[in-house]
Amino acid sequence: MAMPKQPASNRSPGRPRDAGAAPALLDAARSLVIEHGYEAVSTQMIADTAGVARQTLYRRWPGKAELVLDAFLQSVMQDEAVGDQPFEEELRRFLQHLFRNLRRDGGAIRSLIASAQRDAAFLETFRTRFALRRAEIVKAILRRAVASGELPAEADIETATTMFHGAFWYRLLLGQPLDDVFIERLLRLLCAGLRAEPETLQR
Amino acid sequence: MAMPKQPASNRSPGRPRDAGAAPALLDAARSLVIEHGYEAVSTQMIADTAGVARQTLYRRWPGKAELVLDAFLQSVMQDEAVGDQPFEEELRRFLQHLFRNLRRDGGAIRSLIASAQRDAAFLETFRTRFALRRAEIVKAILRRAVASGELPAEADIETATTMFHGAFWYRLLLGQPLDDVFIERLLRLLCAGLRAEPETLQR
DNA sequence: ATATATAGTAGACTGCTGTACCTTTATTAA
DNA sequence: TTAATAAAGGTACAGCAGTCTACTATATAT
Repeated sequence: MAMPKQPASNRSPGRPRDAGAAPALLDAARSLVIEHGYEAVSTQMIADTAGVARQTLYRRWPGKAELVLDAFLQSVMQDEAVGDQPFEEELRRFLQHLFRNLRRDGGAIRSLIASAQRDAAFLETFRTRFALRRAEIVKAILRRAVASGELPAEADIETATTMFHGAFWYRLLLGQPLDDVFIERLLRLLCAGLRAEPETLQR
Repeated sequence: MAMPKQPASNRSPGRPRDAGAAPALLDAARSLVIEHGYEAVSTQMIADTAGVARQTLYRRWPGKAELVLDAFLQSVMQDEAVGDQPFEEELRRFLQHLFRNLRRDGGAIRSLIASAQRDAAFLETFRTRFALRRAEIVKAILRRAVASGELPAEADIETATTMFHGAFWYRLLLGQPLDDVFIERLLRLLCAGLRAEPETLQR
């Protein structure tokens, strides 16, 4: 179906993989899941749409969850830029961008989180390729705030990042709205805690 | 298998339900899931262990998730007592008790959260029968802290509760440890935010 | 050319959830 | 006693993910 006719000296023997299959599967998975939802899309549908046998999918990914994760990773990982605004504004922009993306991809993300609960190997993949990388963006914003003196040196960045992500995961997983009101209330409480943290525990 | 021989005037006609089937299914579901994990336990295994046909399970619950939720609801809902300690201590005890329970039930809870992502009807059940009731306990502790003057009247209880639960959901779902260190760091940051909240936004 | 190795397609297979159906059993109503 | 009703058990079914196998196609190595 493709033409991998490169002379290619140092390659293993055997028929080479069709270079078009993976992109076709990723595209098919992404658009089908966006249109019908993760549960309503079968691997057979994805393979048919990509014009490929189902086995070809399983030769490239361990399962449906890994394929769909790859299919959505790009679009979810594009708001990584850390600007030079005050950290609270940086966090606000992070959430605004994220929540806009989640209106389209939220259903897929929820299903991937669900898949990670039922498959330990996929949990590890999801954790390292998605969750930890997302968390790192927020940690970078907070570390920069500490370096610039916006936050005290003792600020607990690790826990703040967990609370930050946990808060909207919780609302996402319970089907509660992720809107601007929530952003402001979350930022207000979290930033108050981060700024006040050192002189705490006095009572 | 039982003997529901009550004369029972006002009852609908037809064979009465076996009163022992539901408890037997709940017991079987709970112990099997604790022993083997949610995914490894099939409805057939549960029914066999309960000494009942699989169809009898589906006559009482819409599906596996609802049954297992009922099977674990009791043990997870028993730390509701609100004492009269300072609110931070109340929250600490809440988390300590919860994390102890989660060492046994955490796998089941994770699978139930996962099921709720794939089944809108079960999400609603899980939300109202589990998540909102758990959240209400924490809200009650915080409301009491406001009433007693421990926290300012403007404290954002709703958002604090979301961050509180979100934080350990996040760690639970990512397979990260839920230990005493995490409890102290979570409480410190959250309580600092709640106490400092009113005079925030000054910068 | 020939052997070897691997990808591709197609279909069968297992075990799962949830549903449908059939027959038997226990109860109420007439 | 008989009819109606609904639960119980058991089997079959559809649709799914993931595995396996047989056969074909395409590359490298000799």
